Amino acid sequence: MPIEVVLADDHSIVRQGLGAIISQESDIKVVAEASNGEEVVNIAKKLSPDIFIIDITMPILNGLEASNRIIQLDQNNKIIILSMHDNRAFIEKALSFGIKGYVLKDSAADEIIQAIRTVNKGEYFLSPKISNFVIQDYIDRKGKKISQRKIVALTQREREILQLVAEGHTNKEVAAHLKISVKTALAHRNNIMQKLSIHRQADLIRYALKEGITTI
Amino acid sequence: MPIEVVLADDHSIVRQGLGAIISQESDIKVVAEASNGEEVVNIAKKLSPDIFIIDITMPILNGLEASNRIIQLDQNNKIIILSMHDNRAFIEKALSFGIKGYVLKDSAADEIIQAIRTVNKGEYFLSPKISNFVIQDYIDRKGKKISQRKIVALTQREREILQLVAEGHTNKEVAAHLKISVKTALAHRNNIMQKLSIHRQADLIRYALKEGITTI
DNA sequence: CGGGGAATAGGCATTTATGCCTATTTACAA
DNA sequence: TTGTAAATAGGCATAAATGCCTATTCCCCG
Repeated sequence: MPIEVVLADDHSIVRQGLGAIISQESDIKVVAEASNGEEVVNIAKKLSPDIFIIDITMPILNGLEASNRIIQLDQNNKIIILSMHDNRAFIEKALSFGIKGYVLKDSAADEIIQAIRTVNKGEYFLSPKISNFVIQDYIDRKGKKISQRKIVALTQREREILQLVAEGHTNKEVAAHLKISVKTALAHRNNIMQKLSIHRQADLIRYALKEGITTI
Repeated sequence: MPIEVVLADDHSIVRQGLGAIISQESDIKVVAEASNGEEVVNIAKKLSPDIFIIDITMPILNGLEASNRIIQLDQNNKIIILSMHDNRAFIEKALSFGIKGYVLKDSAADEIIQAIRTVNKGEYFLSPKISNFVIQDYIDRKGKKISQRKIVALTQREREILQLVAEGHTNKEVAAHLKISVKTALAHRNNIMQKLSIHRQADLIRYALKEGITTI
């Protein structure tokens, strides 16, 4: 019997395109589709497909949150994330949630097929571009067991400041809004930039948007 | 003989998915693919397909810019824009460029097929959601013929500068890249900001991202 | 032919941002 | 309890951005 998959992507054309790619394989079958995170969670409550293929950027409930809930419903649910970004934080989060596959949208179509078959066997599948740095990360950890690689993690306050900055506020405004000194706002901002190795406002904004800290 | 189409989308999976959808139609054939704006313009210089299907958000040269150049190469080139956004400014710009079709990514797959066939016949095709407000706009114009609504339109050069700025380049770098004086780059930038009533870099970047002038 | 937009370039003043420092308080963990 | 991170705040110097001007050249449209 074929591998049953559920597709979740907010863009119908992308969904149907994926469906068309998958339909060319006789051993894989699309049993349901969803156009947002909530929908796919509801599907997970009713059906038990072999694989969920979930786009990361979706309205109502994003792909990662939806995946988290689906895995909480049943630890055995297998999810492949489809993403535009080879974003480290996303991938770390996805893996920590128990997601089994992470495929970049700019990879070849047969990669998603390969991902489905691999994850269905209970193994992990990451797009090569990603697996490279996951492996590199592993090597780095082994290499320097003392100086614990600093995971780029912003504090709550830093994310708050970053959001305001990315929304177009000056340091002065951020300070006023949070009722702190401009120097403090600046200090936070500098810490953020140092942590992220970012040196320009433009990149800061792009980072915030990429990370979903704020939206356009 | 089949309708020859060229696909341009930076995400390989999306491109192949579209290809799969199109391949199911016997009267349509994909003759070339491109993964960025520059590529599709180069294809346009060599081939003469019936239709170009171009995603709006692409690196190097975005879909609208690429479309503009392709139409400048030959007024008879027919382009269908694929877009995530039902953004008014986008659509106005697209139509003013001479683009014949505008399909939203969240519409059904057969809509793109329909669009291909319609545009190939020399007619316009817009996703229903869009055509609705284009018609509404027409009605509105009829209503108040005096207060000509000012269309915010950036020039070719301005969009070029904006894209570089939004990609995180300083004015100095933009100037160096375009081999113009820093003062010129600044002048363009100031013009852009004035046209858009934008007063901050952050908002400039957000605007560029929103408009698909550059991507995250 | 004349007017106007677009692209080019510059001056000058002010505000913001960036980089590199120090320092205190609080709170939580080793 | 000792130290480490987070949040607070400041000084000082340089770089970049913003605002408000002028001016020239080119090219297209009426």
